[in-house]
Amino acid sequence: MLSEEKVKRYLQQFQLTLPELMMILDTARVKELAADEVYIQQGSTFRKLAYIQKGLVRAYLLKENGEEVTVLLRWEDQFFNSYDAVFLGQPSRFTYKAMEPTVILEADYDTFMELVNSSPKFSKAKDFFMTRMLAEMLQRIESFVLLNPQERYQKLINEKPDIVQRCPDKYIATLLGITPVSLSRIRKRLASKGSH
Amino acid sequence: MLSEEKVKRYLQQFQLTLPELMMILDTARVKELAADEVYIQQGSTFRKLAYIQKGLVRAYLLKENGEEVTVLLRWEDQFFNSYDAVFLGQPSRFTYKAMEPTVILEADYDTFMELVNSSPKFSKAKDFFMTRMLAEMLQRIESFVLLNPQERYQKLINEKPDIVQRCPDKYIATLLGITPVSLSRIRKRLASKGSH
DNA sequence: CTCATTAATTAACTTTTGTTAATTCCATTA
DNA sequence: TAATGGAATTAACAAAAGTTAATTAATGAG
Repeated sequence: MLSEEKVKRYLQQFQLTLPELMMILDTARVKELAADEVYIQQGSTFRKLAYIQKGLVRAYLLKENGEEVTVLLRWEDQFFNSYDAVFLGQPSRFTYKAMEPTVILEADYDTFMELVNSSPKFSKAKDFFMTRMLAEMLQRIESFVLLNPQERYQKLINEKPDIVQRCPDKYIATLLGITPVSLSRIRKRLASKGSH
Repeated sequence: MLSEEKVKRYLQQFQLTLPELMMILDTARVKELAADEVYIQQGSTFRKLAYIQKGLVRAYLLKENGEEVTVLLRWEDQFFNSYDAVFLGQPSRFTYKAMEPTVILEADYDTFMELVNSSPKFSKAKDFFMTRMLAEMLQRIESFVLLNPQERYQKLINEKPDIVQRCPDKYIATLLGITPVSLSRIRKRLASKGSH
């Protein structure tokens, strides 16, 4: 299920013993998603915490004009949760959908938090988790404030080169805050610059 | 120091008793900043947690070309911390500076977290705090993905109308991910549209 | 009150993006 | 293999943003 290497990494990162990790994992269950299968439907109030073992998940919402806008892309070894339900206590405005065959380890957020609050040892792990989320979000905000669309695209393919093979450009475009047409032009500009 | 009304609000929000709140406040101290006074210098490794009682704080960084970019604006009744030091364990890339006479309630982040981890009661309060930060950051990310510069500006003055009197436009511009010249044009467009 | 400084606006021009639509490319299936 | 449908690219044009510099407005110090 989890590779030995990954288990080791998590024990170290979260500062947990193997039995403690097992207690956490016991609250979770594996969910397999086919490509294009919806994981969390818009409107859902489920409070879920998810770890992606394999695959790619896209969170998107519909603008008034009916256009889909990608708010989040998460891939293997990353965590995510149903933001609206967990953070804002409201029905999810987003739909979370697998972009390819995906294996998720999911837990009920409240059950998980209860366990995690039961011991200072777990509490530390939770801190680590939330802090990491905050750091990631801050970096995303920074990329919008500091970089132009082209630089944001370069940053993304730098951090996750295979994303372009795995995710249609139109979803990447809206994730970067631009239109698919504009992303296509950026790719063209980069290709011509890179070659000469 | 804190108005009775605010104390009540926090006791309710954080689900704490008055003595518990007092324990937390005992780890904090008041810091008064003059207009333009630096609160946290770029490069600082202090891990600070701050609550603004009164005033306005701007976090900014310098791009390679020497330009200042505003990453964050926080005002009265808001929390913030030294992000890099706290989230990433690295020296702050940002400078935090008061924009006007400001009163801050500050705590050492680690001392605060220690206290807060000492009891499940506090732990809940910490959760509330971190969750609220995450929600705010997510909403900021959404505004970049969903809105164009003009809409982002309108959203900001909607949420905090007096920000335009209290903060020079050039700082607001970079906060929104645009240039001061562009913000000036947006203001002009809005003025002409609003009048007819 | 005047001068000096900084912010904001405007102008002129270039670059980029948005928008809409047509075209090409690619993968899937009949 | 041909047909189909969606994604990506391209085109053409309008709108917006970046850049640099000049001008105007506002602020604060002397």
